[in-house]
Amino acid sequence: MLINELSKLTGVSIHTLRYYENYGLITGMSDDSVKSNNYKQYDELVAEKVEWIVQAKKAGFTLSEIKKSLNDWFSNKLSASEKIEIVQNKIRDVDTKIRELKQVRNFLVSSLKDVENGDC
Amino acid sequence: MLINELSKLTGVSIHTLRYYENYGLITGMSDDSVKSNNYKQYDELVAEKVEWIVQAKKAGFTLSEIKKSLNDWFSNKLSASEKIEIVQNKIRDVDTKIRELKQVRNFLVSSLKDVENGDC
DNA sequence: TACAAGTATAGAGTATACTCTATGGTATAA
DNA sequence: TTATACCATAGAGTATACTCTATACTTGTA
Repeated sequence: MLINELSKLTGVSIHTLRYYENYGLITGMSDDSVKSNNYKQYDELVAEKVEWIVQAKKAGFTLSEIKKSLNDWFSNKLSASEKIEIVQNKIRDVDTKIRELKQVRNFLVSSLKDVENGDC
Repeated sequence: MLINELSKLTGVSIHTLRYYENYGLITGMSDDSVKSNNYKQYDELVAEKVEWIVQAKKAGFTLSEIKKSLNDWFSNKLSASEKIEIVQNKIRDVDTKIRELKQVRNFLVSSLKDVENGDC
């Protein structure tokens, strides 16, 4: 698919997709058999990557962190045990973020109780 | 306390505290009875605000969002029911973020299982 | 064949949140 | 009184992550 379709499929703007490509997060392939242009083709794998980028950003990871994970993950240079370690580390990162959010939530709930009891 | 002590107490740099003060998140009080300087005093309430800013930032809220909540919260212009609504909204925001993180976590766990089963 | 719409690269501009530098005044111990 | 360790304001610089503009080529439809 062309960049326009990738954009529609993922909900990420063409500008941002190009930014991600420059940044090294995704890569489109120019079809060498076509001489008249160098339009880039993006496959399902790229779409998956983009969706993962969107999720990871929601989780509060920076593009730099995401780049490292994506490259490690799709490099095919890692053994199964190395991949397992990477994913386990990511899960720990996410768990930390969830714990922090729960702290914030507890604080909010206790504030709510204070207000309800007229304590402030 | 002076800014130096506030910084040590909260672990937030003096530069950043001044940035927060300019941004309108916190306010120090110059003691008018002291004519020789205009050093600003920060009390326990300010320290609490700073700690709340740090937590809220971890939760992924922007300074703009945090400013609004802090100002609403400490304005004393709100009724109890208005405060309850604000906190309930914040709790919903945090719950949304937690849900998103759990989605990411589930994706990671399923990736982990794939690797463990040799499916990729 | 004209032209709207899509593609490419390069680079400028923007928003957020710091982070640092310059400059100058103040406090306090040796 | 002098050194150094604070304090203040103003403004410049930086990193991240876009977002937009300029320019030029390509494709597909009327």
